[in-house]
Amino acid sequence: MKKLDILKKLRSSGLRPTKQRVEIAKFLFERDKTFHFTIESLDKLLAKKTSSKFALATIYNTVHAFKEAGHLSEVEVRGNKSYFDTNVSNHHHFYDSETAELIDIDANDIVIQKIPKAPNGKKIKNVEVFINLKN
Amino acid sequence: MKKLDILKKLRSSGLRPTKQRVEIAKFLFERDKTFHFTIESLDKLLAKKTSSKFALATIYNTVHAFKEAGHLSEVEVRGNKSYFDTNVSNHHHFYDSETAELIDIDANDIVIQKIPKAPNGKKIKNVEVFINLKN
DNA sequence: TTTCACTTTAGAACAATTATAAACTAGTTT
DNA sequence: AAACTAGTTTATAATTGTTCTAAAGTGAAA
Repeated sequence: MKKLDILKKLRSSGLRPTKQRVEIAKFLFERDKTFHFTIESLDKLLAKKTSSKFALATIYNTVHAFKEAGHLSEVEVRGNKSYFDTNVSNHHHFYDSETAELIDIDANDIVIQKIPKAPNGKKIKNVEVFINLKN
Repeated sequence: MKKLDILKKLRSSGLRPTKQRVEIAKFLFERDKTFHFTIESLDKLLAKKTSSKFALATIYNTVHAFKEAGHLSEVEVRGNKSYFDTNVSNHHHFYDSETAELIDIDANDIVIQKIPKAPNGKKIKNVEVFINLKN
């Protein structure tokens, strides 16, 4: 993803392309593969890779803004920290609790044959499959 | 589940059956249906139902001890709080984010036809299906 | 270039959880 | 049954992840 696309992405989401947002967006979205992170890990990685230093609150603000805009998704992971994912399409995850690492599973690689219907007046919003790994 | 069984359950897990543990265990396990809770909700419910007042730390200690012993399971729910479940068999969940409520899905009510194999040297520990509900 | 709503920032505040250390107690030993 | 001891409970402090606040800064429109 090129810088121009990033500016477009931000503007089309109603997000003013500030220096911080552009740098964080470049870091997150200029990748071939899906990227999984927590705020803490992102903070550390940004501190290493970029010259500028962002306030922690800015990282929280930005990640939430990107999530609201649909550019990031949040993943269910047991524990206290929130995990985010640059893959916003419908998909699933392996989770390796040894390394606290998430691995994407393409939606097509899991086929569910039978599923219960939603309770009283509710609808199914989405189905997440979470596969815990062990050694 | 009778009181004697509860004493047995505790002792066989290497947990001394203290007054607090017995009361909390009775509250959690003397039920027909599965019970889902957070530490906060359990604390409130115990405060109402039982005459005695437990220290919050005791509730944390006890719930963790029961979880370690395999009498409770912890459920993946996005957000800051931990959810626990008295159903420790292999099963799945609906989650209603409107009410922050979990509903059990029997393992037999979900059939997965196709599943990817675990990555490099890892094995699958378990598969959790999480169905988010909307109105 | 001025203006102004939106952003960033440092630090305070908050919420969930874990750690601490003193008081207490179940169960064993005497 | 009294004493002992290791495990437990308790109130409180500490820690961790996250959100709030209010002052200073900045894109972009006029």
